Amino acid sequence: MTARYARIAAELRDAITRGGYAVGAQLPSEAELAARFAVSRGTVRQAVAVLAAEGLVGSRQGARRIVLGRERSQSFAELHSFAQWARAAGHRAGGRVLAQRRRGASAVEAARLALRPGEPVLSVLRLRSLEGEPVLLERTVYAGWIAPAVERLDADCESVTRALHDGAGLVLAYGEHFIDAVAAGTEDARLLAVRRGSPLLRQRRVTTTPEGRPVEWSDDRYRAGSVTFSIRNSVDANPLVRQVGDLRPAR
Amino acid sequence: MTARYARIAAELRDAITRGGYAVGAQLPSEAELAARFAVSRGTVRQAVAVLAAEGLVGSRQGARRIVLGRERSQSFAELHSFAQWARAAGHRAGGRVLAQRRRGASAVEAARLALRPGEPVLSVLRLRSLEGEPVLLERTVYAGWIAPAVERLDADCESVTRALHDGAGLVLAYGEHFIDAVAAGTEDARLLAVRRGSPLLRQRRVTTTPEGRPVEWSDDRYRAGSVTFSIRNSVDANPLVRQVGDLRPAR
DNA sequence: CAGTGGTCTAGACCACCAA
DNA sequence: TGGTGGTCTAGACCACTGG
Repeated sequence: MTARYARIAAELRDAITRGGYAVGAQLPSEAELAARFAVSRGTVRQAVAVLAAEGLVGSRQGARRIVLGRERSQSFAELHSFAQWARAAGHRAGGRVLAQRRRGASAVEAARLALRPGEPVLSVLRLRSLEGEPVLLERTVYAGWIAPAVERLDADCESVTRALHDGAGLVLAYGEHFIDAVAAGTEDARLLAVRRGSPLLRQRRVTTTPEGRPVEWSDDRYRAGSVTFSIRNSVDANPLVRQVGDLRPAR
Repeated sequence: MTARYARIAAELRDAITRGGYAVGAQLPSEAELAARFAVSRGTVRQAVAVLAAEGLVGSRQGARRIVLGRERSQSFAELHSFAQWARAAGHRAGGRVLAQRRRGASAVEAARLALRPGEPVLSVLRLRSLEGEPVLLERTVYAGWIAPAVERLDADCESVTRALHDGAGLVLAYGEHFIDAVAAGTEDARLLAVRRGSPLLRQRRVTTTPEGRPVEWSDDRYRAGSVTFSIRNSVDANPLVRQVGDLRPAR
């Protein structure tokens, strides 16, 4: 059963997306929405808070909320799974494992995965494609405790996230992402079919379970021009952080 | 006067940042916090919602909240103003205007700034440095209505955002950011002191007033290795969006 | 000035987690 | 099964916006 506020948020989001409210237009007042949906003002406020967090609407005390944009953020699953994202966006995704081996965690990997250096991890190199073109090179390190489930997967498994969810009951809940630009190395260049030294968009990320247990630490490199990340922020909701240098020190 | 929930959020954030709660540790229950701060449960929930939006804590129904990380997102001002960000992070920022001229808006610029093509805009090229090293090339287009205030600024004005706030009463409230990687062009390479074709981290952004009126559309290019963006997300709060190609079509 | 969103309360019921 | 967070209500007061 979906919560009342979630259904109200969905209805308003649909109206915005379909153009019922233009960008810059005002939303109805909270009292008006409360009457229309027959709920209390608190529930209406929960609903519009969702839209505000998505960056779709903004608000100022004393004035009605305004529409800031018409496109919604993707679901968490779509952001963490290349295959699920591509499918939802209407693209044809492919992928295959190029190399896979067990080894001991390096110092950085251990810090990211909350392990001790030398503890077993599974290192996987995957090449992923969009519309048949190679666009993404993933170098992923899985914590040892999930490694057996990963090794059972097909080499050309389309969605690793989905397979681990269905097969091993693995649920991912939180992620931290670090985005910067790097020059393609020799291996990057060969596999992504670009020249050595050409620009790549790098996204390093760690993903954890609902309990906060790290599952994977990945270095993903996109061919320039293939993918863009976007974020909408405000005085109230400000998820994006800019940092000097390569990466913050490990915890 | 700061709101109660904001002060409670600040106190909890401090405790997390100082290490009073380790990463992975549990937060006190809502009832416990309500008693400790002598507020209702609703107020406590508002406070922890702030921390959740900052990516510091996560929650699951039935279990206590857990600490996910120790570092807080930057303020909106710090994200939009290179100078304010650098100062807050303890770095020495510099910058100067290399070129500045009025012209008519292109089709893309007009769409981004909610103008008609050909309406007057002010185009500015700025080079910004960190610790004396050039790291960022900004190509900014200001809407015509704010151009006079921008033209009154010094060429080596440290913080444009701050100067426009103090001088013209301009308040920025919302932003949308598009992040990808590009190869340095001839001008980029010369000004940032890198080789042509070397990787740059590009952040294009549009910033608007509290009323939703677009102020500036900017193409910012960082030298590779100088800056990293980071984002923490979850099933509930998911601000990051991945898109195919260069940039979504204009609204 | 009336309308609107921002804050806060006190209580209720439920779904879920862990022991 | 008891404690926890998730949802919802009904009402109150305040700060701010806008005509």
